[in-house]
Formats: sequence, structure tokens, C-alpha cells
Amino acid sequence: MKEHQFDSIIHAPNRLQICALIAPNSSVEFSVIKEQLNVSDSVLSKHVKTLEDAGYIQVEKKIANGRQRTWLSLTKAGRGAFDGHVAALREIVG
Amino acid sequence: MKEHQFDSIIHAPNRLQICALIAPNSSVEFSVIKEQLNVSDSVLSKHVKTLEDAGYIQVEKKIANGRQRTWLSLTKAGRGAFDGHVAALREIVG
DNA sequence: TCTTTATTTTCCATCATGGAAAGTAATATA
DNA sequence: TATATTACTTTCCATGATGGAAAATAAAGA
Repeated sequence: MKEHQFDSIIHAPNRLQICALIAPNSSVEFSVIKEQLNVSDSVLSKHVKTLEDAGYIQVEKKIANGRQRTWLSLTKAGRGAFDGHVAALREIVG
Repeated sequence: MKEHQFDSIIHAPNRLQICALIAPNSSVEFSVIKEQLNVSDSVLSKHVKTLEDAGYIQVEKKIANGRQRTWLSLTKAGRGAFDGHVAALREIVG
């Protein structure tokens, strides 16, 4: 059963981009996404939290050579929701 | 020079669908769109006004056998903005 | 211990969106 | 002609989304 479910959590412009940036990778750094989206820390942090609360992304803090960095990855549910949303968009716009 | 401009006026779920429903046609009836989107009169009317104010759609009242009906069509600017937005989405989601 | 780095959370203001109800304009009906 | 009906439109109101700035927090380094 293929999903083609429009998902308003994912549809929000910044969150669509966040998911799209993570999707091709296993995980992406917070700071990298922030730079790509060109948004403030607080804004990105809030969108990340929204996606995390939805169970769509997983947040991991890794400490590599003294620096703490936050890595984001799509959960299985998140990947499914993203793919489903993209499918829904394709269905809408043809 | 092709446009691939993300357009937040068009991105809103209902308006994306409104544009997508009109796009393949020269014009579509208000009531048909309302039925497809399953929204109230007032909601559709307001989204139509938003798109009209943006210069994206043209609203025409036609009176056919006694009944007034409103027909919606994309303006040239609207079609360009819609195509551009779809292109932007494709660029984002790959 | 005091900083610095990397977020996170709070505060605040604005905008978007939606439903319900009232308003409008153009007929149709009694 | 008065009233009703159809097809939206606009207003009112309430809620939720979004963003920036600034304060708060946590972990590691000097």
C-alpha cells in the first residue's frame, strides 16, 4: 500500500527543505542545515523540535574532538512521511 | 530564463491545489473547486481573493441560463508563478 | 572558575487560516 | 411586486504558525 499522504507538518517551507536536505543522507549537521536554509538558530531549532515531536527526525549530539555537534537524521516514520508527502505533491501538480 | 521560484502565496496547501486544478484548464468553476477541496464557501472565496490580489487568477462571473457562476482562470503571471513554484519544489525534493 | 560554543527556550509581535454568520447581487417564484 | 433562493463575499472572532531577539542551558576548554 503506497502512501501519498499530504503532510502539513512537512509541507511548511523550511521543514520541507530540512527533510529534503536530510533525505539523501543518513544524517546531516544542524549547522549545515542552518547555513543552507539561512535561518536563525532559534528558528531552525524550533522546526527541528516540531519534526522531532512528530517522530520524523532523530536528534543526536555527538562530541567530536571537543566540539559538540547535533546531527539530524530521518526516522523510518519520517522517511515514509516525506516520501508520502512528495508523492502527494506529485499527484497534485501532476 | 526559466523561473524556479518558490512562491509562498502558491505554496499554501489549498492554494496549491486551486492552482493545480485550474492549470490544466482554461478555466474552472468556483463550485467545482470548492467540491474538490472540500472547503467552505468563505474559505475558498478568501483564497481566491488572495490569488486574485496577487494577480495570479482572473475571476469572471458568467450568467448561464439564469444562474450566475464564477469561473476562475490563471493569468499569465499566475501560470508563470505556478510553473515556477512547481519547478522550485522539484528542485527541492529532487 | 570563567569562557566559549552550540544549541534551546522564552518572550513577543505579526500573519495565516478557518468556521460561522451577516451581507450582497442577481434572478426565480408566488 | 414582494419574497425567496442561489452563489458567493465580507466581517467577526479565535486559534495556531512563524520569526527574531534575548535569556537560558550544557559541555568542554583555558
